[in-house]
Amino acid sequence: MGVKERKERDRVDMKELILNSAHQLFIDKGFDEVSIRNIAEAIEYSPATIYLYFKDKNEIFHALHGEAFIIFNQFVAEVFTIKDPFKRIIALGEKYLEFAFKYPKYYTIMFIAEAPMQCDQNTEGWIEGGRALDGLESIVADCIKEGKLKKQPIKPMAFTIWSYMHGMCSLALRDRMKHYTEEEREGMIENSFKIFIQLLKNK
Amino acid sequence: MGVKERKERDRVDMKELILNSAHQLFIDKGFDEVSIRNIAEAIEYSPATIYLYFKDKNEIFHALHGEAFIIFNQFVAEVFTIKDPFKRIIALGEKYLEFAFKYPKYYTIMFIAEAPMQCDQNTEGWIEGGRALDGLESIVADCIKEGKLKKQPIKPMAFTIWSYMHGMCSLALRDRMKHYTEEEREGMIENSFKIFIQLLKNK
DNA sequence: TAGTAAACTGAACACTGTTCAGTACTTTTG
DNA sequence: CAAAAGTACTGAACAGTGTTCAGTTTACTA
Repeated sequence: MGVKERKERDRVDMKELILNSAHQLFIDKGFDEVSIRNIAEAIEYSPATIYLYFKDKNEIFHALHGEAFIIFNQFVAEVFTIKDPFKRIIALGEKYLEFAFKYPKYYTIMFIAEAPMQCDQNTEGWIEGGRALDGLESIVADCIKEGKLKKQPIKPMAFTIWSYMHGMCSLALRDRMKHYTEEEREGMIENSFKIFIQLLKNK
Repeated sequence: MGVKERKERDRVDMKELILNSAHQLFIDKGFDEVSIRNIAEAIEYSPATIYLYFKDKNEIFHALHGEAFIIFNQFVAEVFTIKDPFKRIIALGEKYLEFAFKYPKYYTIMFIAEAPMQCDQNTEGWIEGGRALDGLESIVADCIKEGKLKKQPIKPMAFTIWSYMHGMCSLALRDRMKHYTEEEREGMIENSFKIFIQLLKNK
């Protein structure tokens, strides 16, 4: 009598179907531009059905938000094999930039999009988000331990680096670099990144 | 025969009336949450009338965007009287932070909100935006001149500082600091800012 | 097979930005 | 001064949004 079990499986499958569809649409349109009706149409169900599996559009947002963090962590995973912690932090920065411009929609939902952020903090996605920050902090700690970075409290130091990286990415993604000429804009992020690395270096 | 002149004045007045109303609503609700109908209702005109004075909601966005930059420049103006350029840059950073948290809706429209940014780049607001960046770059130039900052290309250096400041503000305003505990969050920005100043200092 | 429970949907509600035909008022002209 | 022309304004509509719910269809149980 595995009916209940199968029903549960069906429910999970349906959630996944909805999420996959949302995911797909979201990648080329962006969250705000994807409607519940779009998703419903794509999976050939009525819009009302979506609401049997997700409380509201926000719950879908949070699911995609979590997904994005999982993808992000996979994307940057390789840098953690680098021995030298300072090289590791540079590589993480480069990967961060690469991710932001390769997956702008994901980046947006992770760090820019406005949405009720208060939600169950025990979801896989949320934990994965914490993991990303932990990763950065661990590298910072290693750098300080090896004297590559000036001794500083780890969390604010990591936050400083994150803020800088995020600042660049979000200014670029939200098109706030129009004051620079085309040529200036070209190398601006690259040049700035080099400067920031120099600032970080414990001279 | 000042009819044409009066009509022109009336037109400007009406634009201002709409903008003032939009401004007001916008400050406590935020741009996306203010509808054309809201604005129309506030000034006791039909929604269609708004479209006789503004092409679309985006044109109103850009008007407010410009307004915000004017307010911003007034807000930070006093720091430019500070003699020592390094103190000046610290003061500008502090003012920037203060502005972001005092006028979050303005900050959002200036730097975070998604909206077609391509528009007439000769509007007062746009010029005012450039002025803000010029101000930062002039301070950076002064710092380098006096050896307070390591010799670096000015524009990328200024962009680095801006990115960092904006990163913090936007992470905070968009509620992406939930991974920190309440206590951590309290002093995070302040502590980070101190660290960043230390990083900047030409040792 | 009848009855119950779960899954699903059509239609509606209250919104949104935007357009346009038509009305009301103002100015110019004969 | 009256008619014509021009301007200012609006009601109603269109196509879309997130969301809800009564009612139907389908699946499972007794």
